Parts: sequence; C-alpha cells; structure tokens
Amino acid sequence: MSKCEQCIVRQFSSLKALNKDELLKMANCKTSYTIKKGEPIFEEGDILNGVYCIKDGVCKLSKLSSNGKDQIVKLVKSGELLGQRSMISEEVANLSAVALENMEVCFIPKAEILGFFNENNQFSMNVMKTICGDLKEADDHVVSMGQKSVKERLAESLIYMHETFGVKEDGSLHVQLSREELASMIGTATESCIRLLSEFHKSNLIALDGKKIVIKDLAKLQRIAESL
Amino acid sequence: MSKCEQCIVRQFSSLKALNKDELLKMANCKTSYTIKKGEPIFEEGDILNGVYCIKDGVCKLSKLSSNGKDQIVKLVKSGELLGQRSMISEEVANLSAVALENMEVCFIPKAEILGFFNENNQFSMNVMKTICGDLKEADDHVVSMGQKSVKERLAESLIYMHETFGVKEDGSLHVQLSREELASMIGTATESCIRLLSEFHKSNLIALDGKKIVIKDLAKLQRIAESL
DNA sequence: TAAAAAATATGATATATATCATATAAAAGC
DNA sequence: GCTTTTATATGATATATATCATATTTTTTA
Repeated sequence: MSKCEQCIVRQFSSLKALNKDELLKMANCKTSYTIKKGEPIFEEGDILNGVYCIKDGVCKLSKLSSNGKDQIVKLVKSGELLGQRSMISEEVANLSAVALENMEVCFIPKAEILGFFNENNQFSMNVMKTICGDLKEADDHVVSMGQKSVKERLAESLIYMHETFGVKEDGSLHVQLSREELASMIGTATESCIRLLSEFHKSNLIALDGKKIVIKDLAKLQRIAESL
Repeated sequence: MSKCEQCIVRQFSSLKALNKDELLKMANCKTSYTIKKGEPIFEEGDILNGVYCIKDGVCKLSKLSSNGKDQIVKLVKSGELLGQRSMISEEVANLSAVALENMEVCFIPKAEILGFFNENNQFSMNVMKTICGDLKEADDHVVSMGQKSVKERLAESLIYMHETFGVKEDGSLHVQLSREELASMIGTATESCIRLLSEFHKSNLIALDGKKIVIKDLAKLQRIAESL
C-alpha cells in the first residue's frame, strides 16, 4: 500500500496541510481503484460516504437537466478532490462524475476527513478555500452562460481546456471530448457545436484531426471569447 | 447600540452558533448603516475587510460581463451574510451587491470573524455549509442557463422569487425588479423578457400591474420551467 | 475482415431570440 | 403642473441557434 506522502493529490489539494501521522492514518483507511474511460465514479443522487482523490486521469462533472440532456458543469483533473461538497452538506451528490480517460482514484472515508476537520485547522481552511474557489468559478460560469453567444462560449471552453489541462506532444488538447460532450459543456446542440468548430477551422483558429483539436491562434480565440 | 442577540441575521445565518460572549464582542465592533434603494453595498473588485449582515431589505448580486452587460447571479435577503467568499479566499469581491430596496446592514470586521473561526468550530462548519449550499445553487444555475430556453428560465425565475421572497398582501411578488433587471437575471434582452411576460399574462399565468407581478398559475409555470 | 453501430459533418429549414424602430406610459426633475 | 427623462410595450426585421434529414467517416462488434 502506498503511503500517500508522495502522492500528487497531496501536493495539489487541501491534503497538503496534513502531517506525517495524519497521512499514515489516511493511508491505512483509503481504498485505491481504477476506473475505465466512460465509467462513473459516482452519480447524482448517490450517497457519498467520503471523498475521492484523483491520482490520475480527467473526469467530467455533469447534471441531467429536466429536458433530458446532460450539462457538463466542470472538468476535474489529477491532484484534486471530489465529493467534498456533498460530504460537508450531508446531501446526496448533486453532480455525476464520469471518467474521460482511464483513472486512478483513492476513496477516503468520511469519518477520517471529519477527524482532520476537527484536529487540523489548516486543512479545514484549505477545504474552505477550495470550495470558495469553486463557487467563484461557478458564478463566473453563470455569467458566461447568460451573457455570451454559443460561439463565444465555444472559444472560451477551448481556451479553458487549453489552459487547465494543457496539450500533448503534438500540440493537441490533452482532454479529448466528443463533439456531443463539447456541446453539452457549452450548452448547445451537437450540430451547432460541430458547425462552429468547422468555422473556427476554416478561419485558421484551430486545426482538427478526429477528436484532436489544436489551438492555432489563442489570441484571436481570446478576442472572440471576450466579445471583442 | 443593539446587542445582536435578537437580530434576525443571528437567527438565520451561521451566526446562530455564536454564544453570548461572542455576540457581545461582535456587537462592540460592528458598524450598522442604511443603504438606499439602488445604492451599492460593495462592487466587484472592492477589497472587503469583513462581512455584511443583512438586517433588512433585499439586494442583487451581479457581475459585469465582457459584453458590457450585467448578469444578476443571485438575490439575497435579510438574515443572510454577504462577502464571506471573498474574505475566506482573500480576494477582491467577484460580484457587486446593490440594494433593491432600502436596506439595513451591519459590517463585521474580518479579524472578528477569523477569531470565531478559530474558537468556534460550529460556526466554521455553518459557514462551510452555507458556501456549499451556494455552490450547489450555482451549479444548478449553470445547468439551467445551459439547457433551458429563455421562456423556461423566465418561468423558473418567477417561481424562484415567489418561493424565496414571498408575496405582499396583494399577492404580488415581494421583490420588484425592473424589466431590465429581470432580463439580466434570465440572461436575455429586455424586449424579449417583456414579450414573454406579456405572453404569460395573455395565457393567464400571471397578472401584471406596473412592476407588480402576481403569479396566478404556479403549477403551469412549474411545468413550463421543467420543459414539460 | 465484414457488417453494424455510432460519431461526425453538412445542407435545408424552422424557430427562438436579438436588434432596431417607434409608441405609449410612468417616473423624475424643475 | 408641466417638461424631460426613463421604463415599458409592441411591431418589423435580422440573426443565431435548433431541428430534421442525410451523407460520410470512424469505431465497435461479431
């Protein structure tokens, strides 16, 4: 069993506040497992009796709207924690988490986390700051959705993926979404999304090769995203 | 100076966890003031050196989009706290807060709140739960904005105002927004908002009298909001 | 590897929504 | 109380986006 000490999640998440003892305790109660591309980590409505540490891979957080379609709310990458909100609110999950690539995650039981809350003030503070950051992002997301056109939102999403998850050796976005998923992130019809991608391609803003997307003119995309 | 003990904010917010001593300390360092309809409590970019308790009145939280238009993100009523997120994140305000009616608020300095964080675990936990609740609301808001039509969102907003802020003696919504504000909450053009209100009026779902809106058929509005 | 299924792409068309114009009504200022 | 300004309302039109249809490509499965 690995000791959590060198884990990427520890370096990037609230867990960096934990001391050696706490890490050891955590290592002893965690469960590690792998999740294949396309499989859920949890689904909306599930009771989460703890949090998930993402050791490797990217997943999408989405919610089913009453019109029967999914809206992707956020993408989450390795180093982050999942399920904190539901655990703290003592509510079932509000969003579903589905793997976009093969993933490695660890599950840490609620009791353990609550223990850290009581004993480690810095850890509590870190969690609080993370959730505050999520809230700010979500508010900004609402503003985009309310005020920007689909084209602007597509440009914005491409930039977001570029900046947050980076590119592969060949320069293509690391996160590969299907056109349907990209549309469900932007809040538009799949066909509209495809059409706008073609348009960006024709204007030489991006290159397309199957699911691969290469951003060729970040500056111009940025101007589009900012309604300029 | 009032002692905070009987204050409505204490009854409804995270502050309910404070004991008599803490309330007294708070009463001694708070500043109360009134804010007239249309005036800001704070604006995005402001440094907030504390939190605001809303004793009376309703305000809107909004953010300026790059297209030059405001998006209203949330409405906040008496009994709630404002500015917690910015204070915890140690960032400038992400949203502007503007009074929709005459308001009475108290300002509590940051140092005081941080003191409660350290000494009163229940208070910290309450704040955390509040912010988690806000995050859930914001995520749900993103889903609405992405998946619902303007008509559905208008129905949804009317229901939200009805349920959250209630009605006056004459049955009209307690919160009165201008058509422009309502549009900026839904994320649409003012004219579109006006047209849809007229349509709801003609279909006998609502009654209109100047800024007053009376919901006449909540069930049917609910069905519209749910895309049914 | 062939066949079937799913994803991507694009055209034609319908619909929702934005924009511009203008009229009327309400509110604010003098 | 009258004038000016601002908000509301509605029509005409333009534009963005959704929907439906169908072709093509890619992926999956047998």
